[in-house]
Amino acid sequence: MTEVLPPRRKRDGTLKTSLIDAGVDLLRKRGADGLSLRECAAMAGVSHAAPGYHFKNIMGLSTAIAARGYKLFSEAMTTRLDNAGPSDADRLAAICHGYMDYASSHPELFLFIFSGQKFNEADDEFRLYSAKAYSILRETCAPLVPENTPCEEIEVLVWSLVHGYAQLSMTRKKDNPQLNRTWPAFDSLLKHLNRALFAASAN
Amino acid sequence: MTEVLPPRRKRDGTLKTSLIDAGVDLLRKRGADGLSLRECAAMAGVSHAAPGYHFKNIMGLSTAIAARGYKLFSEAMTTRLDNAGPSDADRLAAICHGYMDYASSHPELFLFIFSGQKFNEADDEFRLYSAKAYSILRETCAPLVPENTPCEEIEVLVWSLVHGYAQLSMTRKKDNPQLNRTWPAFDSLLKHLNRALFAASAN
DNA sequence: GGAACTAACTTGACAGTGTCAAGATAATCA
DNA sequence: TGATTATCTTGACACTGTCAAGTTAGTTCC
Repeated sequence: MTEVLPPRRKRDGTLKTSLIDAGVDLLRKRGADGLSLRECAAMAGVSHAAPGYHFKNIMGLSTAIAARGYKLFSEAMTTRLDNAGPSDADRLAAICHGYMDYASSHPELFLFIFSGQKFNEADDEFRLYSAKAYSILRETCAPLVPENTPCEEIEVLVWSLVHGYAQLSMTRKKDNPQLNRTWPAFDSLLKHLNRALFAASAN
Repeated sequence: MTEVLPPRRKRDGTLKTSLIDAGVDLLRKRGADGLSLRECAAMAGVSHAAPGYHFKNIMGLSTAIAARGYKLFSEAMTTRLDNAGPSDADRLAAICHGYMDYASSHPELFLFIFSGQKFNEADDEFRLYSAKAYSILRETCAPLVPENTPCEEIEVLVWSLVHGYAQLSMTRKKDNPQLNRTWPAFDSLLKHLNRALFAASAN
């Protein structure tokens, strides 16, 4: 007589987080184009339209995932900074290594936030965490900026190198299999970066 | 009596190209997640399933678009190289500028090929053109490699810097609006790269 | 020129998708 | 306990990629 109903999710306020978790899972399994609102809903054990309540549309979910991506990104750099030596070079190396930590432990998020997907740039969390990441870079680079040089020049130099390296590391299997044998470690690039930076200050 | 039939596309062997054109258009208008087989078909004036004949599935179309992306990429570098001075530094600057030319004149393709989308890496054209791009880099960097240094170290240094700069230039509006005023030109980064490289050879 | 053959499509169907409106239910508070 | 509100469900719609089957155009052969 008493039917066995499908188990219902408790309304404990954790659905939003569960949906983001599910989205990250999907990105990891299927790549940057593998996100699906309905599948996230199913993974979180709710009906197909439930995500629409928390995220207005799929861009809303994407933006929330990207915000988490930036958050973890900042945390990876902060963790390294907290354990770094006091010198400017140590701290520069720390954020670079944090960058690489993030890219290798969360490749799906790293690729996603730089995928060219459209996000809702008005979203508060998204703006907060993406700005945070850049401010860590800015503060770490500040002592390295030579006189009469705009700080952006050094920031973008460092950012470009580490970002480019991380992205190419991740896509090199596709582009150029022959490189896999001999792919250089980031430290070998850092050596060149240090030469450029610390020679500059003696200019 | 004689009905007016909808205009039929001539079977002139150009559909495949038209579909790729349409796909590039869509990417430009809608971003990296805006591709649609059916819409490409409509834009090319054929039925919804016609693309399936030329490209087995949507990954087939994506791969063809990416192959064109790499082709244009190589051509942009070659064009600059053809007009470059004879010195190693001139040629290095030339491929960097070619890289930037490509990123700014085809942002949709640039972002697409590095978007983390899955492509069919067994595809002949895709492999041909992506390998070509890397071989241009390799040849241009070869004279800059110091003794006792693996060539990949210099290649990846250059590649990372220019790629990172191009990608960040493209997404900076999203991440960091405050930077727009003072975004440095690539030449200012190139100055630092040159210092690192040409100091290295005197090591 | 006509028949046979093949490449290049069209048509139709199906399961999946995002999004919206409307209804149902759970939690909270008076 | 009853009313209210936040949270979710149900159902519908137009759209998507993919496949099987049918059709048409172009070519080849006699």
